[in-house]
Amino acid sequence: MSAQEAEELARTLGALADPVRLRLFSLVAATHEVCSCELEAPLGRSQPTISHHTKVLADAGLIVGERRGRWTWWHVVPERLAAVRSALGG
Amino acid sequence: MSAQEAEELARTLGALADPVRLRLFSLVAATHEVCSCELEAPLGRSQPTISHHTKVLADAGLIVGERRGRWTWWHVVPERLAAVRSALGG
DNA sequence: GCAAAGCATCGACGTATATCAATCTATCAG
DNA sequence: CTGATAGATTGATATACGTCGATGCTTTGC
Repeated sequence: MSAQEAEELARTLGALADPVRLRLFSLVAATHEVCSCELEAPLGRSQPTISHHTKVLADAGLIVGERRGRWTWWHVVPERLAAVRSALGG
Repeated sequence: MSAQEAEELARTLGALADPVRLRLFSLVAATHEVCSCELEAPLGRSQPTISHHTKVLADAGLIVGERRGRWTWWHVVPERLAAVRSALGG
């Protein structure tokens, strides 16, 4: 594995290597589409913290946010998660 | 996903979310058995740093070290990696 | 236009992590 | 026993990260 490949994969895994982000991702995956405002309560984190975590996951390509009016609706990118699993030895 | 499950999975993913550890793991997996002294050169890190990273991966259950004489021989735990991939695909 | 709602950004704070030099422990060769 | 080697541990340092309060931006509703 090249240093560049490792750097890239490590960044993606790092996006998932946080308990709050794992549960956030799980919530988005379970409901297929959620707005940020619905994530604060179940995760017990402030609005800026939720915004931070959604950004990290989005930058990693694991979720995508669609802006509709005042709300941002999040949904998962299953191909991206599959790519991570594949890179881990699939 | 429960907070406890997320904490556990995050810790394991965190062990893999580092470029040096990913390449280290890749080297161990490729050669089936490697001693620590053979890892410093290809990874370009000092001996204490290599020792630190092998410990992190071992604590996560991803590799196992067997002490034979002066050398510690490392090999991967494929079931552990499979469990991680499974947890990501559930 | 104005106020409220949803979300992003900034600044700050505490903690965790990656790294190395120095040191310690254990093992082997002579 | 002595010197050398493999590896672990400690201490120090720089950087990254999670978190929140305060603030800014954009859209909605009146």
